[in-house]
Amino acid sequence: MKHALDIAKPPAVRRDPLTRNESPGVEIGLNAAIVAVHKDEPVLLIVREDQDAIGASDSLPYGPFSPLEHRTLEIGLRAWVREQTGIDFGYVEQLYTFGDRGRHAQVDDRGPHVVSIGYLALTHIDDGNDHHRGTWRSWYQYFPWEDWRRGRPAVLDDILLPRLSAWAAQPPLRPVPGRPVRREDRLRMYFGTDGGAWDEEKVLDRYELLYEAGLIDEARRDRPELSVMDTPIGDLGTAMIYDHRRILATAMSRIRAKIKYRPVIFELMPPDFTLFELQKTVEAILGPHLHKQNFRRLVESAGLVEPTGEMKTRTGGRPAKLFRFRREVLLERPAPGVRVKPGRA
Amino acid sequence: MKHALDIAKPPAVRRDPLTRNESPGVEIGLNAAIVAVHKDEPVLLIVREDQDAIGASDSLPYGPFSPLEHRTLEIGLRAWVREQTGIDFGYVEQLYTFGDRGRHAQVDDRGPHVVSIGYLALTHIDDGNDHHRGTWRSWYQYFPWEDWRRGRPAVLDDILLPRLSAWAAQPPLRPVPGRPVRREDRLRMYFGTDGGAWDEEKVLDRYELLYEAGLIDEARRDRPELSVMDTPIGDLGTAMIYDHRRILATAMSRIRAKIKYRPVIFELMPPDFTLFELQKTVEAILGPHLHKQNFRRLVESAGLVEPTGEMKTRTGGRPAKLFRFRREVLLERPAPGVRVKPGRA
DNA sequence: GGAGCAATGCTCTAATTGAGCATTAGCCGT
DNA sequence: ACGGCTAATGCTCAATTAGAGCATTGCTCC
Repeated sequence: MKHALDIAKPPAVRRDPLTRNESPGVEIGLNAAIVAVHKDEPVLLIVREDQDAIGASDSLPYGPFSPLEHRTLEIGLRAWVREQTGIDFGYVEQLYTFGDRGRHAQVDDRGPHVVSIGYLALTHIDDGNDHHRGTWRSWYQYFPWEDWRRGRPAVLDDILLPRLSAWAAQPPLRPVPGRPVRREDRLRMYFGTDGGAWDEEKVLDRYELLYEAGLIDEARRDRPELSVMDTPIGDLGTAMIYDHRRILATAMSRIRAKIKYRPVIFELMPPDFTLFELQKTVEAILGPHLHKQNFRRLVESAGLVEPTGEMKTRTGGRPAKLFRFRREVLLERPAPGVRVKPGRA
Repeated sequence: MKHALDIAKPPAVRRDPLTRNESPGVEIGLNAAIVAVHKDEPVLLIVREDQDAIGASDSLPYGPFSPLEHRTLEIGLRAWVREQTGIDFGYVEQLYTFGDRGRHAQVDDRGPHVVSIGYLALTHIDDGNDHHRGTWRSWYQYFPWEDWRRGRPAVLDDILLPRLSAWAAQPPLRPVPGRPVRREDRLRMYFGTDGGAWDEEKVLDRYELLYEAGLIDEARRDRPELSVMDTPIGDLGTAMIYDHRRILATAMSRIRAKIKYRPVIFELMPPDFTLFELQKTVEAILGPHLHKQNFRRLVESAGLVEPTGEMKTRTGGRPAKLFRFRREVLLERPAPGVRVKPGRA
């Protein structure tokens, strides 16, 4: 296993920036999509800002990373969230680092370039602990086309798909490097047109396609030339500052995928819950498509929960057993999770 | 869905660094784990450096991100790799952004703090295209305990597990915040001790545990106080500079997981291949545990490949049909991949 | 020409998954 | 106190999928 020139003294390798022109430097932004489920609604912790150019004023909690102060990125993130909202969340995971020029509403080149690191945090709202700043809002407010709880959302057929079809019919502005995927095919993959399936995990892909097609307010902010074709578009969700809606889309994709192979759903639950409450929470995240009896069989046989011995009576029907998360499952199985399939109801 | 104080004029939100002490700034390092499979061996593109403090001299291709020059992180990454190795890879995905102080071999506080973004790139080595700088090395050189191709690796029982057990028997140095997981339990989850299963995807978890236990050279570099108990440890793999071995561990975890639900394995294959060659490549990445007939049934029935019509004769046995990747499968199924289970042979 | 070695085709069984039926047990209004 | 309502819960059944193994075929090499 030895290839190429295994040189004793390798050729000098450059590491200094390829051009040296006193760059204005890079700043790292830490951004948290903090998710909870409250009364069967998936909600997100929002901080209000002053309006920016397109009128967007909603933002995730965020702030710059300053390494002297915080030993790790995550510690910095928690500090900013506490500072801005008063919240201490438990579970957190890194999502993605975005560095595209122009997606951070910086059309001019003054000021440092901002690279955004997005995080997903999960928490539970009890009725007691919401003494904090910031507002909980449904995540579907920002992504109405992802809301399939009352069937196929009307905005898809009324607004999005007609416009996307028109966009797909046009050739790309410039040739795409590499192996190009036809616009029609991307529509099919992500929006399920033409016999394709709707995959609830592809939230980010759909958002990026809408951005590219110029249907998202943030795209018009970042590429003002798009505003020329500025016919009113209708309600395509509330815009957010910077690339925060992209981070939220990443968060939604991640949690919808992860629920299926890691027991993260329990981060959103109170300590004790009924199986139906658990199912409602899963459905709030994924969309409603679970067979109740099978869900219960799945969760119980996977050893994810154990009965507390208590019952909950005010269910509206027969009293339900209360369960708690069985943490030991983490030790027993490599990938425990609510293995629901994207199938129907 | 309205909580807390939905203030008309929100309280001022701080965004400036919490302390203002003229930080030395942050630099972003772009690092690429470039993986191929050559003669059934998973290999990695390595660049040699001058030795650092612990004698580590192997590194991934890397360089700083300079936003003025490169519009996106990925463009910057490709430029550095081309510059240092002459390679243009196709597929690439971002892995993770590491920002811990001290893991980048910066015990002193001079110089900028480096935040490393790791990437996984996949490519194929034909016999023609290896006219480049850099060396391909087996990834098992850096992770001998991950090499189960000839059965359970001896280094596990001979060296790692005895030392890890001793470590697990000690209490943690300082209490861990949050919900602590017992060291024994972590060993069980990640190393399959005491009846637990070995999960080939948990490469990063194992590396981090070994690092924490001080068994990895890089840990001794970063925390010199560990070197006190500096009994010779034996071959725990070649060290790398900075946090590059951590990035490689992340890459191995990612590709071992991703192969199962996305057709990324084909990025490692030549255009035409036999099903057994495909199987060998999957096994190079995952470890050998596939039932041949079932593998073939799986791959064919999933529509991942189509016959080219050609045959390959010099197989050592009966001639084999040649196949190619069916790209259309991407349009047909939401998550196509080689859905192999972690089961036995 | 026969042995050796993979490739390939099939079968069988055990698990898992998807759906639906039936029964049970509190709550509520009368 | 009672019947109706709503869920919770227990089971059954068929369809699919996954895990293993047997049998045959068709080149290459001695």
